[in-house]
Amino acid sequence: MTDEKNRLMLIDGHSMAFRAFYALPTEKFTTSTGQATNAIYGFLSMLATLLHDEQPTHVAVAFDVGRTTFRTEMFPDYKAQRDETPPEFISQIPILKNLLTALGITTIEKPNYEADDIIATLATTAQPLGFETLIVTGDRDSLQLVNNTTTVLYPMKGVSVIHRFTPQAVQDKYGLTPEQYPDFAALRGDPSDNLPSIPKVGEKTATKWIVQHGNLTNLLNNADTIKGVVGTNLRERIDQVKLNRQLTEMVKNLDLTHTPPELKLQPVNTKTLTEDFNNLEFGTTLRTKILKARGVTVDTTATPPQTPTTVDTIGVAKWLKQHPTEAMAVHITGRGTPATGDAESFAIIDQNHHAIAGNFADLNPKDDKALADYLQSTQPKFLHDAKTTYHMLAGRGITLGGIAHDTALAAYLLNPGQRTYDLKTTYQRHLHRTLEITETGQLSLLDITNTNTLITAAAAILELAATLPTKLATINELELYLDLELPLTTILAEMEATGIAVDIPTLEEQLDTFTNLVTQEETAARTIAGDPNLLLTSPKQLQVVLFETLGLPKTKKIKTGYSTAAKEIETLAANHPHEFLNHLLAHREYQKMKTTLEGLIKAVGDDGRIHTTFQQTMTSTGRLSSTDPNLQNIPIRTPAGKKIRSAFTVGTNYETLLTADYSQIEMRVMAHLSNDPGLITAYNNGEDLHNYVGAKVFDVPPSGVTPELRRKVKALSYGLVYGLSAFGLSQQLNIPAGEAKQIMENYFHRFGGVKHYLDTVVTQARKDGYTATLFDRRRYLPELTSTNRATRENAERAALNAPIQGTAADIIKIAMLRIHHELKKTNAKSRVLLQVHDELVVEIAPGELTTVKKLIEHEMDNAITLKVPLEVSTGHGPNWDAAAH
DNA sequence: GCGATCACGTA
DNA sequence: CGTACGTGATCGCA
Repeated sequence: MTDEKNRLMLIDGHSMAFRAFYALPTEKFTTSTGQATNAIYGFLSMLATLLHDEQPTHVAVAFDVGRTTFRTEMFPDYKAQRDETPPEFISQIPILKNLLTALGITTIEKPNYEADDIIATLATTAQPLGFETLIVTGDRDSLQLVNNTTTVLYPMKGVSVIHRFTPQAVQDKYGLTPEQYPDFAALRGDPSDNLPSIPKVGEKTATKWIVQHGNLTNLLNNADTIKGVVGTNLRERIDQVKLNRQLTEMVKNLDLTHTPPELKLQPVNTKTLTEDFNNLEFGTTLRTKILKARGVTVDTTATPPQTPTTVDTIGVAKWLKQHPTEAMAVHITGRGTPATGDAESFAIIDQNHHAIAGNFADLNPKDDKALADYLQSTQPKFLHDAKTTYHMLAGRGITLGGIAHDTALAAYLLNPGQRTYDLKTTYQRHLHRTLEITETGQLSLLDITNTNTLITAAAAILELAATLPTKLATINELELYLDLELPLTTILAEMEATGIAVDIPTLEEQLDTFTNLVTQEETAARTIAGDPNLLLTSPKQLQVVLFETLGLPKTKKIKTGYSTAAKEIETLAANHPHEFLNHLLAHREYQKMKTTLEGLIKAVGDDGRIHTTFQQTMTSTGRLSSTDPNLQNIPIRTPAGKKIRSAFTVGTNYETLLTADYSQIEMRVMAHLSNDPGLITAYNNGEDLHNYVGAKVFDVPPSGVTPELRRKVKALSYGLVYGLSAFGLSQQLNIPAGEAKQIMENYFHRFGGVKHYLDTVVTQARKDGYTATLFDRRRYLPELTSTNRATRENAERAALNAPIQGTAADIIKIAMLRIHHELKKTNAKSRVLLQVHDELVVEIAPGELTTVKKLIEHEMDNAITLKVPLEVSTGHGPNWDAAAH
């Protein structure tokens, strides 16, 4: 074919992207940093189909610029009924434009005009040049452009079904010629453009009139001949109809940056395209589809082929001898539980993608020894979840050393708040390829491809270790990763492996006590309720008893009816005393203690110690969490709770337990971050913070701050760190909303720095999309721009709290590193066992109490220099309760 | 067997 | 209508 016709495709970018935006759910098309991508995805998907089906030689995508055009100047109501464009949509347009450029497609826009006018101009100028033109738009006004060489492609259902409007198709659908269409539209009016219509004149009448008179001008000239009410209505609105007609007419003679021949498709920039697609976290499907539509066979230079892995078959010892210093990726499988771990198989891959793999059980003594020596050595290793690996190897008597990278930790820092950081998910998320292994990177022993799987996992770690730290560096988190989280992981592994001693007889004796109390309360409650099978642990059954059988007044409404939470029951008991309520509350407390004790007893290891697991990649703020069992929520407030704590004891060969905790660390961080002179002065003068604040807020001398006032101030100060509202404060303190509001206003008046800080932190986070701690730990909060009020306000409170809670978490982590370092340096045998957010529990070796106490206080105090001092209080005793202070 | 919901312990 | 967690019980669903 020598004289193939030039085919020009003109796309209304705004209208098509907008349709895609509503056709695909934003929730499913959002990147991990909160960028919505549904409009981009839908648009490109449609574009790929169009390019493939229509094979245009020239393409332009026209965009609107803002909402004001010459039409809005002529008629201010034009499109004025439309809601504000959602920000999640707007943010996608610049990205889409860049992608189109990378695809070799021209984008055009012109201030004061709509995309339609650009399209009309290009279509009109293209015709005499011999182009066949295809117009893709969701705006039917473009039907006026249809002729023998111009076709409008109109999306019918979302963007998936396209209707072709040729002159005949327009005639069939509307009974009008394309030239008549704008006349008809002006007569009918257009609710989507906010153009007024004529009463009693709908599509039927408008079509009839235009067909009868041929066009609008003739109709209006003969308006007098129209009979009846419709005729009067028309004559009364001739000016509006004329204005409508002006507005629906498209501008066909704009001065544009491009002529039709200049819209020729340009070469695709696959490199940019691939990068953009990766940033948008799109899979390869769409990329392949659109590249194919553009006639590009997927360019392998853009996505470098993965270096092929060579599996070496020489002995492990020999292989390791050939790799004496090189940093390599290590993947170990097995059971990663603290103190009871076991390693089954291993894979190691070097920088040239030479690898070995095998089962520990199959190694001969020489290889076994060489492997153990390597794993213990300081030779740099890249791992994914090093702490779990540490426990696996500990089961074989190996102390993992040389942790140079932990790709799970790196992925966590890049975006905390993800559901999981397992290898397969992390690999897909950051490298946009699917890793052909099971979720955990393990396969059953029966699997014949076991070796391949192991090596695939190791190769994935190698690749991630080359990528993630670079990404961390660009957001200034490399230091946090290398100097804080990475060294901390070994310390946590040691803490977990050590565990904390418990006195089982004490636990069991208490369990016995609480079991009896639970039974006692249960029996009493069932008798009163008159139901011998009543389950006091079932909120559903409780609702029946409380609000139906006993006819007590309804409490706060929740999803499934009315709340039976302790707080509600207590209020109820105060206003409507009833024996049942007392038994219920008692049952709740004892039951909680009972299940806590049961969990603890189950968790005691053969060594008489409990080995929790500290999750280092779980929280969105940077705190640790504790599981199996959770030792960060052991009761303390009630006498019964204290009894449980007393069962955590000092272990054999150790002298005592020491607890050290930061006093009001979050308030101090708030004082620092907000730079509030009042708070800073109070702390620097060593004042009692709540007394000081109370005196200012209630305008009384410090001596006049009653315990009651102090209670209120304390609730307020802590509440502020959590984004408390006046309403919330009134609920909390059980005071009128007006009084709570007044208290908050007084506070903000006296502590203006705090108010300013709280305001700016949210504004900044909305702008940046994330919050950051003093150590640049980020938390992304895409919901800050949500149009749903509850969602948005939740995110705002999280944004207030994250820098404060997160900085406090950073500080205690720093202290833990320094303490560990100092204990090692001084050859102390004492060891840190637990971290409970602002508290450390330390097991003190004989004779070390004085020195270690001093060491700990010093390192915690001096972990960081803020504008206010950090204060640490310590206590010691034979068990966790006695060590409290 | 699993997820959602409620409840409740900690900082 | 106050942040961050983990665990256990029940209940409705598959």
